Amino acid sequence: MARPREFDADEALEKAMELFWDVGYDEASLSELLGAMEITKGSFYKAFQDKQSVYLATLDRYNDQVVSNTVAFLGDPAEGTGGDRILALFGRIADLAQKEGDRLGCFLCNALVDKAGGAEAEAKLQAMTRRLENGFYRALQDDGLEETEARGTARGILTAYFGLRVLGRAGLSADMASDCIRQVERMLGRMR
Amino acid sequence: MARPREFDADEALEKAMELFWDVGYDEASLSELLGAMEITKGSFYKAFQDKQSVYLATLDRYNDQVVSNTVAFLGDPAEGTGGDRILALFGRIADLAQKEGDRLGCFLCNALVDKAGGAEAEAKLQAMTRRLENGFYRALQDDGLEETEARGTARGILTAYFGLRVLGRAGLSADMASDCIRQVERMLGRMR
DNA sequence: TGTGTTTTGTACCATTCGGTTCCTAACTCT
DNA sequence: AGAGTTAGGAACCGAATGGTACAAAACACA
Repeated sequence: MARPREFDADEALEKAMELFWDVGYDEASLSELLGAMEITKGSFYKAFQDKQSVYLATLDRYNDQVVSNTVAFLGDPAEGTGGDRILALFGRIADLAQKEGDRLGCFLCNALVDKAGGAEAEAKLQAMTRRLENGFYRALQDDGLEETEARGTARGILTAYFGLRVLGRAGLSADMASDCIRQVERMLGRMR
Repeated sequence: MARPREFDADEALEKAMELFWDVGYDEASLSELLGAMEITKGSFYKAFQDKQSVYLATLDRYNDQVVSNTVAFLGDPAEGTGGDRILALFGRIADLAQKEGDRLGCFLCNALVDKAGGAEAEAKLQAMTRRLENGFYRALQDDGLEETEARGTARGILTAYFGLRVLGRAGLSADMASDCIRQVERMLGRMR
C-alpha cells in the first residue's frame, strides 16, 4: 500500500559495484555514483543508508557472486582434476587481462589495497580471501595432496592469483600472462 | 641574494611519499599532505607545482631509492647465487609483513592498483615494473638459465612478488609468508 | 644600512564533497 | 474516489576540496 520503487535495487547495486571496482572508494564521488546507479539522491539515501554501506553491500555482492562462482568452479569435479581447474581459472584470468581495455583487475584485490570502508570492510575482505584460499586448498586435496602440503601450495597459488590480477589491472602484456601460468604449473608439480 | 628555504625539499618529498604510499593519491588530502610535509600552502605551491606533480615526484623518488636498491641487491654477486638473492628478497618482504603494524605494502604495487596520476604516472609505474622484472631476469641468468627460461621464470616471480605485497598490506598471517616463499623456491627448481 | 629578491603564512576563491530536509508525485488498498 | 504510505526530486547544508593572491618577513648583497 505505497508507491513502488522505480528502479531495481539489485541492478543499481551492480552498477555501484562496477564503479567501485573500477575507480575505488574515494575516487567514486557521490554524484558519479548516482549517475552510474541512475538514481537521484532521494532514492539513494532512502534505499541505502549512505555511501559507505553501499560500498559494503557491493563487497557482499562480489562475495556472493564472483567469489562464490570461482570457489564453485574450483570445487567442481566435472571440470577435471583439481590442478586442471586451477589452471583453467588462471587461463580465464589471463584471457581477460589480455583483452585490451579490460584493466579492471579483481575487486577483492583492488579493495584490499584500497583499504577503504573501515574495519567492517576489512573483515569482509579477509573473509573473501580465506574463501579463495580454501577453494584452492580443496581443489588440491581432490588431487590427493596431504593437508599441510595442500595448504602451503594453496597459499602460494593465492599469492600468484593476486599478483596476476595486479599485473592485469596494470595492463600486462600478452606474453606475460602465459609465463605466469607456467610458473603455477610448476607449483602444481607439472614441469615442462 | 634572497631569502633561503626554511625546509629541506628532499625531506618534505620523503614525507609526501610516505603518505601517498600509505593512503594513496586521492585519500591524501592537500591539508594532510601539508601536515605531513611540515610546509604551508605558500611554500608548497612555490616549490612544487601542484599535488599531482608532487605525486609524480614521489614516484620518481621511489624508483631512485627503493627500486634501485632492490635491483642492485638482486644483481649483487656478493649476496650469493641469483636464486639465493631472490629468496633473500622474499624473506625480507615476508619479515616486514609479519611485523605487526607494517601494513604498507609496496608503493609501486599500491600505485599500480590505485591508477591515479594520469598517463604520466602510469608510464613511470610500468617502467618500474619492467626494472623489477629485469632484476629478477638477470639474477636468474647469473645462475645459468637460458634467455627464454629466465624471462618466463622472472615474470612468474614478479607475479608472486606483487601477490605477496598485496597480502602483506592486507595483513597476512605469519605462516602465510613462509608458504609463499616455499612456492617461489619451487619456481626456482628447489623442491622440498 | 638600505635595497632587492625570495620565501612564507594568511586570507580568500569557487567548486565539490557527502548528507539532510521536505514537499510533491505516484502508487495501493479500502 | 479517498485515505494512507512511500518514492522521487530539488533545494539546501556546512565542511572540505585543490588552488590563487598578496602582504609581510627574512635573508644576501652592495
